Amino acid sequence: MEGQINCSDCTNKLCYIQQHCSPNWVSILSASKNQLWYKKGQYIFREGDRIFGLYFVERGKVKIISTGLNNKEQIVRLATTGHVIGHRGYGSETYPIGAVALEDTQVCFLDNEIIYDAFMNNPKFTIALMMFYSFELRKTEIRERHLAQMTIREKIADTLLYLKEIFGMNSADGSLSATLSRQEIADIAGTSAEQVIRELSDFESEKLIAKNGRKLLLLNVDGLFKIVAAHNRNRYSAAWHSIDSNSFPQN
Amino acid sequence: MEGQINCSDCTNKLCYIQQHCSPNWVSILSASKNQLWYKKGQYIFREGDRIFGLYFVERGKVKIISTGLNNKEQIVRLATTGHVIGHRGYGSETYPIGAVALEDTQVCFLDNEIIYDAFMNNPKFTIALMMFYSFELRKTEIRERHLAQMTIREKIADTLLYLKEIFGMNSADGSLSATLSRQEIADIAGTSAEQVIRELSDFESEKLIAKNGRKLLLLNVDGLFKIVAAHNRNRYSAAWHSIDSNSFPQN
DNA sequence: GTAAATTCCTGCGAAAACTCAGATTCTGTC
DNA sequence: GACAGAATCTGAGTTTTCGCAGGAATTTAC
Repeated sequence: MEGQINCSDCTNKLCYIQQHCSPNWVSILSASKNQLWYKKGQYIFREGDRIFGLYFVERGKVKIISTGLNNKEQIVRLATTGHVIGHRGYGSETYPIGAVALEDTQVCFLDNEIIYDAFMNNPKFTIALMMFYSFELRKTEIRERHLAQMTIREKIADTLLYLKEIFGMNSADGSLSATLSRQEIADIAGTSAEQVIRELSDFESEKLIAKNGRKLLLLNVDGLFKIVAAHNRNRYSAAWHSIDSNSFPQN
Repeated sequence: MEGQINCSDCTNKLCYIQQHCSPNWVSILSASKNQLWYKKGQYIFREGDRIFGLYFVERGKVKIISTGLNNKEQIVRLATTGHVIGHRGYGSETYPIGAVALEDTQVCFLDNEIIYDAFMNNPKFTIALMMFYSFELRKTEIRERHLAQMTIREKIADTLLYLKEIFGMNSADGSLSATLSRQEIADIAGTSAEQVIRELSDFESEKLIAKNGRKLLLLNVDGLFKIVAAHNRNRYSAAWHSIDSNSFPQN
């Protein structure tokens, strides 16, 4: 089941390796990489693990978590096809965060040594990775303000929009592609599951969303935007929630 | 007053350019850079400004802010000597954040074009920048959890420790090197100035700190650590609040 | 398809945090 | 050193958010 696909046969066109490494280095990394499959709920890495390399998400959905008091999880970031999780470590550094598959997920792992050689020989690859982290940093800084300043209602509306932007929704019925538990939505919004449930019920009675079991349908995306709009004057853009590698500089 | 110092005469040994570019490129960048001075309170760049390049902090203290509803500021990050603020932009991208000098500050500016050429020709420089952003991202992710899960008391204790780690304190009397207003402390902790004042009074009566006008003295750093320790089991380290460029890989 | 387990939902009392108003202290300037 | 303006401090009422408990619905396992 876990045959290693060669990069030349890979269908993921968002992969930084494919996009920014020389053909020669694509071959080298293709031979060096370790393709891994994770089932829903499995850890890709845990807080405290030694860092051995980088993970490139080829397919699937991942939550990046930081665990606090009483094992309360905070989901600090979501990742999907084309994203990078983990980071090159140094010394005996360990991950301060963990990564868990939200559905069946495939990643390519490259260890510290080979990735360092790839960086040294493929400047555009390194630049692309640098801009990825820089971009994620800016997004996280905006989220930092949102967590500090938004009301619960606003945080939950913001979370639904975040889920739509990163994982997408079915344009026919408006159903979100990712189905998270109420607790997981709370772990993104920074509140409790009860508050999420209450607010989702309010949104439903306001015809902003509909519930189909655990699955959520966004009936009125503009209405959700209006709830958070005052916090994003002049600068809110879907770009803050999505990756568009084609926007990266190619000059 | 604003004579351009040559990089070869610069005393900032934490500068990524000095550390990771070839001698030839240090000369090129030295000639291309624009040294800028900012007085306390001045903007280095504002939210909405076009992005023209990168700023390297040579000396001073800087707050990175994100402005929300009713112009309420969130300080998302603090920076000092050796840090990079801003980031390479693409297209007509604008800053979603602003940077303000907390005291008289000197920065070196390099525009997008020259920095791109430097990246293409100095792989170690690019890697160092990539790791800087990656490291800042991890720190911001931890802060994200803290903002979501800590009580006001804990957030304020955490903020005092953050100020100590990033800007330092006088080891003789324990006074923090940076003097921020109560409102600015609130803008870091994610609360109101009143709550900060109340909590600082509590800390004072508990002999954890002393107040000397606006200046704060940390009398019992361990005591402050104990307040936040439960949120940082197994992994809290001063490293999360400071930059040590010597830890970056040199191999 | 049925049962067990988990997740979801609702109400309510308690706790935490917020905001306003007014008094006091500090800071910078002349 | 005195003054004006700004920042800090304190109290009190209000609002928001939390967290438990119990019941309903949904999902999972067999």
